[in-house]
Amino acid sequence: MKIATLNVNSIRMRLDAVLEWLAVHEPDVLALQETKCADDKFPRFEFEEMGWNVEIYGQKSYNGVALVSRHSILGVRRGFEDPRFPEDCRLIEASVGGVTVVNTYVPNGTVVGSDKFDYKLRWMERLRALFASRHRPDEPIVWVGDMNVAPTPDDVWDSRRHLGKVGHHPDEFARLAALVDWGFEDVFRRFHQGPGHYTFWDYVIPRSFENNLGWRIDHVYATAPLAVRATSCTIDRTLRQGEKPSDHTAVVAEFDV
DNA sequence: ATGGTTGGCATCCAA
Repeated sequence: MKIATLNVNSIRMRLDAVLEWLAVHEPDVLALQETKCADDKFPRFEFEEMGWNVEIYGQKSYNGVALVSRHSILGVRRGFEDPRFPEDCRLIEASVGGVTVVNTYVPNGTVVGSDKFDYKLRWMERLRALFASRHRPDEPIVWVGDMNVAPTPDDVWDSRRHLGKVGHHPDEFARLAALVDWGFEDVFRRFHQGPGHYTFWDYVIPRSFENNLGWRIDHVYATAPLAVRATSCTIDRTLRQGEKPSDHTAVVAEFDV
């Protein structure tokens, strides 16, 4: 089973690139983040006419996640389903081919110490509680998405410059570690070590992609029964090279299931 | 020390 994740930064801007990528790579599941449109504006028909099933959870302007598959997408759940908290569209879960896929767009956090940073930490804590309440770590679960955290010094182009800033802060490391400790393995790091393997290059930094000034913030995590069956995990930089690219590119993992 | 870009939508917010 091949599972991919991509922060598209607007599905309407990236529709042609995504459909072409799907045709070439034929993943069993593609998880999208930052679709940036309400559900009635999502180009659902364009996917369906190419033979892809789509499950979406979107809102106007911001956030938005989706799952794309050739297979039936079963048991879809959207968000935390917790009326105590206002919901934004950052989480969608479903079962595809016997594997539970959880797709998240973790809040960016904006600036350390801000309300949005606090929201990010709380959001990650709520996600940990969601896994504990809905699932067990001996189930085959793959958790993918834009986690907005570069968890080790090798995961950002200048760790000393960014340590303590948003995306590379000890409070974020702790929240991510709590999620991983529940029962996940970082599938990419099963296959690749060291610095320079990035999935996001900031538009704001001139020639960030050409100079590989990036971050590894898009991750594929799997529970043990799936992780031991992983056969590859790669970053496909081609999507970041084209005309009008997203600022992220795709991560693709394959499992012998 | 600081700025640089992009997308959606409304003339700014979020990233």
